[in-house]
Amino acid sequence: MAFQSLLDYINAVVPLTKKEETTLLTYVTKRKYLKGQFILQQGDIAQQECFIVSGCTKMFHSDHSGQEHIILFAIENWWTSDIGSFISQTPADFNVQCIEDTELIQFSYHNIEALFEAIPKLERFFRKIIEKAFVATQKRIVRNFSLSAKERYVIFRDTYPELEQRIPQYMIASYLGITKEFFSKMKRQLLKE
Amino acid sequence: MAFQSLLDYINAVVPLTKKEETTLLTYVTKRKYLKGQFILQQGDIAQQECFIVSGCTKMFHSDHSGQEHIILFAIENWWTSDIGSFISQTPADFNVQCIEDTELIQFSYHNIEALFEAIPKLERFFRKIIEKAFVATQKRIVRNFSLSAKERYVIFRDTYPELEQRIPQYMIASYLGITKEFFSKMKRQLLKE
DNA sequence: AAAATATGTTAACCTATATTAACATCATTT
DNA sequence: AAATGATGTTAATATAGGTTAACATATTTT
Repeated sequence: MAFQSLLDYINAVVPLTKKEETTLLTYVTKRKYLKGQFILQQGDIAQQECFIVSGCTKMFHSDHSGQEHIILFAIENWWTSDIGSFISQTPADFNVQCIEDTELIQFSYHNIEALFEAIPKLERFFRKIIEKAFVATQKRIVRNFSLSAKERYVIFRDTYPELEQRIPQYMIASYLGITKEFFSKMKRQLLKE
Repeated sequence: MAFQSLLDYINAVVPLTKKEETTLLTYVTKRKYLKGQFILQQGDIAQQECFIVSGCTKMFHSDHSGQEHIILFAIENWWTSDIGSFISQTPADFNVQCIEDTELIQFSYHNIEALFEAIPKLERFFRKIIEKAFVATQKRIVRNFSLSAKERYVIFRDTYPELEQRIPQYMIASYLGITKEFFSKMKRQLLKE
């Protein structure tokens, strides 16, 4: 069942007892969204952190001229949320929208402190997954500074081969920080090489 | 004394008992570096996470053509380290170098697990500071995508007015992801407006 | 199956920022 | 105080990537 993938994921980082597993499940909820639906909208306050059981989402910022900038995709066994909004309960900078029908498990702000009281080792679990996410974003900043769009694309393709199959190219362009037109031109150049 | 700034900083997030404070101090070490010295070099494995008591550091990546890309400055009451290298004990992507004489307090990889056993609430402390750092880097990625260099500079200046006084401009240019020459041109344009 | 919508390509032209190189100024060392 | 090194400026030229607009091809919806 759907909760098993979450338990497997957590157990790989901090092993839980059966009792803790049962307790944990009383704190979370399962939810399904359809392709196109928003899990979070910019300006709203994030009430949930989401673990994705199946499907695919994008997190993006809409700038003053209406352009979308994708900063994160998430598929099975990944997490998504505007963490800044969640932890300080302030308006979100980001939208989270489903690009496939998506099933996910939600951790809610209203009871996450109680969950940490109930299962203190989850504090360590969340520390570790945030550490990994932080390292990934820091590396992305450097790559955006030091590499060309073409080099960043090759790294993206090699790092997330599954994603390239599931996601429209104009979204990959947005994730790379370039326009879809330039992305198209770039790929043609790559083929010629 | 120097350790007090660390204790104050931690107590603001997770209040410690006197006993815990004493315990904590047996796990950390104070160290001084001179301007120009490296706290960590790219390729080495980070053994420490550092809390800065006084002074100023830059963390940067040297790319294949030898160019420096600064991804973080740190002054009093900030943290610095290559977290990716520290948590997985792999070669660092970043250098950390002092741009002023710097005094700092080090948390070592070899005893940080023991420290978490001794004072479990530090797990929460580190989770919270990493969360904040993560949010900051994610916002930086969006700004790099959606704003011009001029807009990013104005935000930098407004967010860290102390930093602009202490740090040479060519390093601020590097932090913004532009060349020092373009930074110079940009500032002249800003004055004219 | 036609219409509508979403996705992808191409090409002409444009702009923000990089590169190179020369020079200016300031701080530190001898 | 001269010399050295670190920092900052200017200007000419170059380029990665953006913009606009038209068209092409899938994929859904009716």
